[in-house]
Amino acid sequence: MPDFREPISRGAGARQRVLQAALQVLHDDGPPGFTMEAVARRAGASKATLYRHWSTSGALMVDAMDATFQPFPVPDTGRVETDVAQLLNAFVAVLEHTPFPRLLAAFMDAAERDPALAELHADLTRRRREPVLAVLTRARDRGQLSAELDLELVTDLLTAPFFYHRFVAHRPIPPGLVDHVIAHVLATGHKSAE
Amino acid sequence: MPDFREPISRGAGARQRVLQAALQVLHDDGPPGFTMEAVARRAGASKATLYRHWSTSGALMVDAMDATFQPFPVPDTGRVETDVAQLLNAFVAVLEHTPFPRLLAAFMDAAERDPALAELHADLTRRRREPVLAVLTRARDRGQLSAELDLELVTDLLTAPFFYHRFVAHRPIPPGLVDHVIAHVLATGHKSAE
DNA sequence: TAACACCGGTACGGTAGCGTTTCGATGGAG
DNA sequence: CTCCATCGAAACGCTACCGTACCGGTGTTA
Repeated sequence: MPDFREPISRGAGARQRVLQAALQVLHDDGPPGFTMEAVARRAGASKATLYRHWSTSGALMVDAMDATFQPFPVPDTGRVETDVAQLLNAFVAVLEHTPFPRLLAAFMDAAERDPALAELHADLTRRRREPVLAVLTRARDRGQLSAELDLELVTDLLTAPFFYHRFVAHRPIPPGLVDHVIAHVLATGHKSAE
Repeated sequence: MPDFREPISRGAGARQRVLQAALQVLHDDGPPGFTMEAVARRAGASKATLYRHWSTSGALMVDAMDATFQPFPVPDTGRVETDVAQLLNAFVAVLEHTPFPRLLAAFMDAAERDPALAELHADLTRRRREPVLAVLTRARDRGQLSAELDLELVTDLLTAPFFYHRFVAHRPIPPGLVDHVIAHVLATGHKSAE
């Protein structure tokens, strides 16, 4: 019985190399430099190979960005503040010491003009929020947070400032920001503080 | 006595037209389409004219974005919440019903790769924050907010979620978000609530 | 080992932007 | 009215990317 799925070994090898190269090009040269030629060159691949897998550079960008996602493990230290701090500190580290933010900036712009990219970006963001939401939900179930809290809103308030500092204010993230944000945002919802 | 400043009438006319066209091109086509040729075409100007004023497309983008800034008037209704709500609602309207966000997305990406653009962006953001900061400072001086509050942090928490929803989560801004954010963020600092 | 799907390399004509130059028109200043 | 800086238009050679096509080599599979 024939296997109609795409072969794994050979095809996937080139495919992975191309996706990796696509991320590098997007990081180094941004949307203006993101061309099929440039990606093929960087990947040591043929343009024909690229067009075999992706009909447009936009489709390639979607697949490349989709491959970047890696979930943070959900911590459980017993205190909500500590759990959230751990997640946010990890995220700040990614924002400051990895190529991810430059990639994300290019992607945010591209998503403004391509609905497919916007949809993928929305999905990636939803997945990125999950660990924070999980920590908050667990805390609420344990009675550590008020049941009336809108956890989605709290997640917004906890994470948004770091995007804001990095991409909008274009300033380095102050050392104490994580703790200050947590202190202010979680001050309201604490069961013990009511 | 000769006037060594640039003449106003003729020179400034073309200059303004070019800046306007630059914004349109950046909005419609994004960074990849932002070329000297495209801007000149849209402005009905000659490439020579563009190169006379701006040596690179990056320099042109800086001037064009700088021309977009228009400060919000500082409201004074008597209540902090109402003042902030007025500013945030105006901002949400800009995010949802003007070409500004698409422009900003392109600019955020470009700023990742050009320090001059990053510096300008930081400055524009600082100016955009000022009305909110002014409202909060006045409220504190009037004794309506706790003196211990970090007003910069509060401004972050108040404004960041809207950028986040628009550019990161890529979702429409929920109708009640302005009020919910204000309620949660200003709940802590209220003098009357302490 | 033989067949085959996939791959990298190369070349193609076509299009577009680059940065510069030249020219004639135009409109404001003295 | 005259002068002259500025402007729009056009053309220049150059480079880069587009999308497609064909080739010979190579690893996988039967």
